[in-house]
Amino acid sequence: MKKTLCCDVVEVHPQVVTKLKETMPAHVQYQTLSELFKMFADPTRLKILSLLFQRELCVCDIAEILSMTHSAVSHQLSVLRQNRIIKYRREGKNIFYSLDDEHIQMIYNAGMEHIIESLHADR
Amino acid sequence: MKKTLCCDVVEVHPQVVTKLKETMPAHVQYQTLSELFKMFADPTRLKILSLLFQRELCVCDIAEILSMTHSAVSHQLSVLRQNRIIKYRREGKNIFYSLDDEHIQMIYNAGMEHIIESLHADR
DNA sequence: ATTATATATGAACAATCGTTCATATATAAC
DNA sequence: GTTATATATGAACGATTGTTCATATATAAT
Repeated sequence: MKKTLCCDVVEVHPQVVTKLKETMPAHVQYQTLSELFKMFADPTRLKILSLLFQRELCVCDIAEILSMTHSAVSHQLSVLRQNRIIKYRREGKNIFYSLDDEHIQMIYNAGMEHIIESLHADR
Repeated sequence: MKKTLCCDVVEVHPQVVTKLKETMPAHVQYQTLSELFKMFADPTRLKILSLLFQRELCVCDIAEILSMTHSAVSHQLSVLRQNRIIKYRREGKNIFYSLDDEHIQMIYNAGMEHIIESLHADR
């Protein structure tokens, strides 16, 4: 059994290509998944998430801690909210943000483990 | 004990803000982590990774399966390679790509679980 | 009512990203 | 050597993204 599907059209193994093509999830699923990971692909949003892992916070707490404008923080929270990463509750003038579900921290941790291990491997 | 750091400067709890600021990892760590997640933030790269979970493959196999140009695939492989997501070995004319370490599939799976569970929650 | 505070949002901008096209390199076969 | 095949790479392009500025909404206090 050949290990490659190979590159010259004449020698392609059509059944292997076909099988891999057929067993692939639909494009929309990759699209959805990429949009989820996009939420983690920005240092500011990662900082916000890592704060929310510890406690619920309102916009201006986060702005103060990260030394950012309220507007910039609010925009990022809006993006995270629209992608169901975080949820919020209003309490008078304040709106408190917190994580929407526990998968978020799992994804974050899996990524963090990878970069920590990479650092060690570098030496 | 108040639940919020609050928003009016006069009422801020400086010690909580200071504590959260101090316990935060350095910016460069969030930068590195965001660059890792950026690799997963594109549907084409996710497709390529999901193929490499199953077997090592060369450029034109992937191009054939995904119905993409060799160039487009090669560029994405180059990005993944430079970010140590995948490795390669040459065998004659062909270059075979495979995953560099097992964390990659963990991150992918954690993300996939999230979107699958989200779908169920939608009903 | 008015004023102040907390947050949200729209528009504009520079920066980054993914793809395409054209070209270059590297191995294999002749 | 030449030719063919597999892959890589540089430049250019349009698309997307994150931030900033200005403005709007919503609640609370007066």
